[in-house]
Amino acid sequence: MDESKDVFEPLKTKRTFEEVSELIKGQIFKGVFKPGDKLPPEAQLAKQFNLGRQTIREALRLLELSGFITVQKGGGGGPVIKDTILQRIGDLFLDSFKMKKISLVELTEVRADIERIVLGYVIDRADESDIKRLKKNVREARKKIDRKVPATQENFQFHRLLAEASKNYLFVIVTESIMAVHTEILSRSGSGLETSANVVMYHEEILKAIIDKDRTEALQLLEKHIKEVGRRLNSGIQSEGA
Amino acid sequence: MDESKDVFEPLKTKRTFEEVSELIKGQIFKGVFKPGDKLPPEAQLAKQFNLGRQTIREALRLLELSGFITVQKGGGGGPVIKDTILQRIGDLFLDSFKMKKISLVELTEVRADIERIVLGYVIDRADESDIKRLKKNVREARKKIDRKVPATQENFQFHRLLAEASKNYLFVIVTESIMAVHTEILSRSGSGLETSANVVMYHEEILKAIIDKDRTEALQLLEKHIKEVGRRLNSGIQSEGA
DNA sequence: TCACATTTGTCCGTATGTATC
DNA sequence: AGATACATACGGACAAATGTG
Repeated sequence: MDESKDVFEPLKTKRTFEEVSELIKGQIFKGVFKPGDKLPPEAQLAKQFNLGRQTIREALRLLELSGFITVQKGGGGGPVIKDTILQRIGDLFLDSFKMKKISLVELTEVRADIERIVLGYVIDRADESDIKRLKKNVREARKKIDRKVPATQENFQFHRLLAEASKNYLFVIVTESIMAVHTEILSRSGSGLETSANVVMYHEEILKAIIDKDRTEALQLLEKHIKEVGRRLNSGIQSEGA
Repeated sequence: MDESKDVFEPLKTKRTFEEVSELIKGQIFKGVFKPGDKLPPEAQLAKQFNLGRQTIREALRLLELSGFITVQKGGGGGPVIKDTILQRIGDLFLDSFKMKKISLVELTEVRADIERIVLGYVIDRADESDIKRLKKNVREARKKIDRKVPATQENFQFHRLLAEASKNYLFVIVTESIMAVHTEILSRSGSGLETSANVVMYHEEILKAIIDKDRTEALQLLEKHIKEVGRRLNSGIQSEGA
């Protein structure tokens, strides 16, 4: 029970494959490996670290699921540095939803709150290239609607673009994560043309208010927009890219 | 090039260990396995699925990193169902910070925005047990300060309790994730007694305003509190559990 | 205290599937 | 079409850790 003389840390707390993962992560943080670079194949890594291939494989699994690499099989394949952290966070949010730790109501509430804040920053900070991307987005969404095709993808994209225009990457992460769950829900319930068209109309008006830097109008539109979407979600009818 | 007759989906898109992971996840979602339950040991799982042990191990790595299980060595050990999704999301945020995808300024900005919203909900929704926990928290923090000990842990806990009192678990996730990064930063820079004492004072006052349901006062205090912390962070001096 | 059973961690060798050239 | 390179997966073995009698 006497721990007063535990001055020595255990030499090996982590498992070997965890240490390997950390080492490679470290090199990525330092910029030694950059996105697009290829890591040596398993066999070679095993030699370099003087470890078995199984250990290397499990280390690669960690890196894969932590969003640092992807793995391709076949000749010329192998582990490649690629940043997929955003998808990973989205996946975990989705798991939280499936575990019923998050409800649709909670999700919608936070989304509304975040959107309000983001919109404020967008009006202050959006530059010309942001506006250009947003314009292009609603233009293409409108085109689809005119051709009687739901613009689901574009309507989600609109909110990603808004988050980016806030110039705070954390908003991109949170927005993307919440939308990962909404996308999953929609993929089950489907989405109608009418709803999609309605959403596009709101996006057009909100963008107009952003360009005019009319904060009051933008927030009012958003409020109405969100309430409408919330009503649709609650009544179990299909909604979309709100 | 003609894909018009590709009516058949490929039978096996995912890797075997991914399918195993999904299957086990499914059982957890369905409630067949609950937190605390023990999964069969690797060897037995290998038999049941009629797969090699290596495949099972990689599936367990996925489950581990997705926050569904923990694994213990030795007799009576093995894979145990345990929800660690929150830590996993926090880890990914930390990685995003280390990859310089998030800056300290961005982090502080979002934290301030979220705290404001949370505080509003807390005043509306906090029940007696929430208040009790918050009171206990500041009481213990004060005790530490009186004993000239920094109350770092308690000061972070205060914000987690606030998020919980908002009755929206998403706020808990986001708050916890942001604090995971802040904790890491503090672990490097250290934290002073003076700063800690100052934070505790603010927490006491904010809690008082919450109990009085004085929204204006609470938000004003929070504003001042956050600004002060932001100043400390920016000037590179140690800060804490803001 | 000590021996034992259990279970993960790690290694090696081998075979198979698959993508690239 | 064939050769090459690589991940994927199998089986057997031993080491290390941990709880139990």
